[in-house]
Amino acid sequence: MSASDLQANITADDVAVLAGVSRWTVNRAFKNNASISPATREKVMKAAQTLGYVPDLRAAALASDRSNLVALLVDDFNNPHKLVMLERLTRALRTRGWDTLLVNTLDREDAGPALMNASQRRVDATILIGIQFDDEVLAAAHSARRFKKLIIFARTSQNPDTISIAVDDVAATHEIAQYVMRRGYKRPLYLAGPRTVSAHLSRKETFIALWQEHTGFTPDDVSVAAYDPSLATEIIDTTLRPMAAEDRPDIVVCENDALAIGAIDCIKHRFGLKVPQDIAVIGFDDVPQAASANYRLTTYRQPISAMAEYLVDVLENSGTEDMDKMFLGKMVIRDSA
Amino acid sequence: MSASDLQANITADDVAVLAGVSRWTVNRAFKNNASISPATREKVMKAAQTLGYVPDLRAAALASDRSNLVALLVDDFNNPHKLVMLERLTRALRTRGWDTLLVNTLDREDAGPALMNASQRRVDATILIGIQFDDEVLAAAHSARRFKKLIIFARTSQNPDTISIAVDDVAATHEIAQYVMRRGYKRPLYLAGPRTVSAHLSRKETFIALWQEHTGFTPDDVSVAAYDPSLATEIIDTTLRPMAAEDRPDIVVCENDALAIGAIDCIKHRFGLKVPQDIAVIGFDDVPQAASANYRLTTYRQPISAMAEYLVDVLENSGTEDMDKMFLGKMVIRDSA
DNA sequence: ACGGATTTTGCACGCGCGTGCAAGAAAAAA
DNA sequence: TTTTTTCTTGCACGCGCGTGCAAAATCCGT
Repeated sequence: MSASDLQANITADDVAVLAGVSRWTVNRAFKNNASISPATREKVMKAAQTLGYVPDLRAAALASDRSNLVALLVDDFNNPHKLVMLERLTRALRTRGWDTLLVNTLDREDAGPALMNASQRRVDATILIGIQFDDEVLAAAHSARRFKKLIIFARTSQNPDTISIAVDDVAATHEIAQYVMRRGYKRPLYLAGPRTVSAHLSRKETFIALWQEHTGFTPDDVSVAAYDPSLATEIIDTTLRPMAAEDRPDIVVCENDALAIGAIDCIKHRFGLKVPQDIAVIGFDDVPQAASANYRLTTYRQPISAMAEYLVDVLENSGTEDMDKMFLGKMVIRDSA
Repeated sequence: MSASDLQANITADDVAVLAGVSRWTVNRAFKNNASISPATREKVMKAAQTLGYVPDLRAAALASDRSNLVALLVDDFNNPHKLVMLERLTRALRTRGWDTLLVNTLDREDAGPALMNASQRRVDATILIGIQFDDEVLAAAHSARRFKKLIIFARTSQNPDTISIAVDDVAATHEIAQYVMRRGYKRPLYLAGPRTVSAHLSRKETFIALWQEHTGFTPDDVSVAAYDPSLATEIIDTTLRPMAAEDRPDIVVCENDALAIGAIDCIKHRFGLKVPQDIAVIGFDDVPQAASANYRLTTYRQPISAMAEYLVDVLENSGTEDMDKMFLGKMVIRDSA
C-alpha cells in the first residue's frame, strides 16, 4: 500500500493543494466574516468536502486564545430542575455557536478540582449551576485568577468578581408570601434546602422575615440536606409525625419544586392527607412534573430560557461593566395551594 | 507599569525559569508516570503553585492527538432518566480522567451538525444517548470516518461500525413478560415510544411476539412521539376514553418509566381508577421517581453505573476487537403491578 | 575511588491554525 | 487606456506542549 493511500489527519494544507490556493485561504473559507470571494470559497468548500476536511478547533483555540467553549459545573443531579436548566442552557449556547463542557462536581471536596479542570481546558467562561460552590470556594477560585468569566446561574452571589444571573428571590418570595396570606393560610412551615450559601436575602430568610412583619408570628422551618424529593419526604415525615393534627402546618412553603414534590408525596401517602385541603404545598421553579395531573403544583416559574439567552449575551460582551442581572418570574397557580 | 508586572498566560517556560529546570521537566512533573526525581518534581510543583500554573490541555491535545475528551450527544431531555444517565456517565468519566462535551441535539435535522461539532473538537470518542440517531444518520456519520469511536449508550444498534453498550432488551422483556403472565394479567396494552430505530429486537416487538406465542392473542399497542410523561398521559387518555370499562387493558406495559409515570397519572387522575387494582402499570429503567411513595412503580432496573464503567473501559482500550456488550438488569417489584 | 548500569534531564521538531500586514488582482473612476 | 480605489490572497511567526532520543547526572558494587 502506498504511503498516500490513507491519511490520518486531513489538514487545511491538503485542501489548499487540491483547491489550488494557499492554506490561509482555506481557513478563511470556513470563517464567517472573512474577506474572500464567493468563487474561491466555493472552490475550497468543494475540495474540503471531497477530502472530508473540517477545521480543527483545538488548533484554532490555541492560536486565537478563544475556545468558544464554556464549562458548566453541576452537582445536585437529584433535582429534576437541573435537567431543565441543562437543556435550556445547552440549547441557547449551541444555537449561538458555543460548546459546553459538562463537569460533574462529584462531592464537596471536588469543587476545587472541578474548577481546575475547567481552567486547564482554557474555557472562555465557567458557569456554576451547582450548590456546592460557597463563598469560600469562589474566593479561592478567583484569587487563582485563572477564569476569564465566572458566572453563577440561577443563584445570587455576593461575590463581586462573579457574574450572577438569577431570579430576584426577594421579589419572588414577596409574591409567594402575599399569595399565602391572601389565601388565608395561618401556620406555614418553610421547607428549605442545604444551607451552603450566605443566607442573606435568601428565599427562606425573606419569607420568614415577611411573615413576622405581617403577622407577628415566626413560622417554623426545616432544612433538607439536598434538593432531593425523597429526602424531602423523609424530613416532612419526621417533622409532622410527632405533631398533633391541630398543630400541623396548613401549608408547606418550599424552596423549590424538588422539595415540594417530596412533601406532597409524604403528605398524601404517608399521612393519607389531602393536598391542599389538609395541608397545602407551594413550590418554586415550575419543573415539568409540577404540571402533571398528579401534583398540580402551585409554584413560581423562573424564566430559564430568557436567563440562558442573557448568559450568552454576557459571553459575547467583552466590556467590563457589571453584568449581574436579576429576572422576574411569575406565579403559576394550580391546585396545591 | 513595567512589562513584567502582569502576564496573561503563564506557561511551562515561566515555571521552568523559576524552578531552574527546563521546560520539558516542568511538563514532566505534571505527567503521571513520567521519569522524574521526586525532588525536582516537588521543586517544579512549588514554582507552579506560586505562579498559578496549570498545563494547557488544548496544546497537549494538539501535540499528542489525544484529548481525553468525549462528546456526549443528547436529546430527549423530557425523559427523567436522562438526568440519571448524565450523572452516572459524567461521574465515571471524570473519576477516571475524562472530560465531557455535552452536545444538545436540538432537533432531528441537527443530528448531523451535532456530530460535526464533536468532530471539530477532535474528541477521542462520541457517545450517543439520544434517540434521534437512526441508522441513516449513523451511516452518514461513519462514512465521513471522522470518529475514532462511536458509542451508542443504553440502546442497541445494528450498525457494525458502532460500539453498543446496552441492556439485553430481549432478556429483560422476557422477564417482564413472564412476570406479567405469572401475575395473571390478561389484556396488556403496550405503550411504546417513538419508532425511530430499526424495530428488530426492540422491547415492544419482543413483548408482543412473546405474548402471542404464549397466549395466542396479540396485545394492543400505542406509540408516543417522545419519552415525555405528559405525552404519555394524553395518549393513554385518548386510548382509554372510548373504551367500555370491561374492554380496558388490565395492565399497561411501558417501554420505559417516563411513559409509565405519565400512564399512572392518567389512570389515577383522569379516570379516577386505582393502580394496580383497576389497571396495573409496569415500567423500565427505575428512575428515582419510580421509588417515590406516589408511584411505587414496578420496573426493570438498568445497571447504568456498570455500563458507564464499561464505557470508560472501552475508551481506554486501544484494541480493535468488537467491544459491543449487553448487560442484564433486574426487575424491581413494587406496587404498581 | 572507579567503571558500568540506571535514572534523570535537555532539546529539535512538529501538531494545525490565527493575526496582521503587504503584495497582487480586480473593479471603478478618469 | 491609465490611474485610483477596493477587494482578495499569501505569508512569517507564534500559540503551548508531546515525542523520542541523546547527554548528563546519579547510583551501585567492588
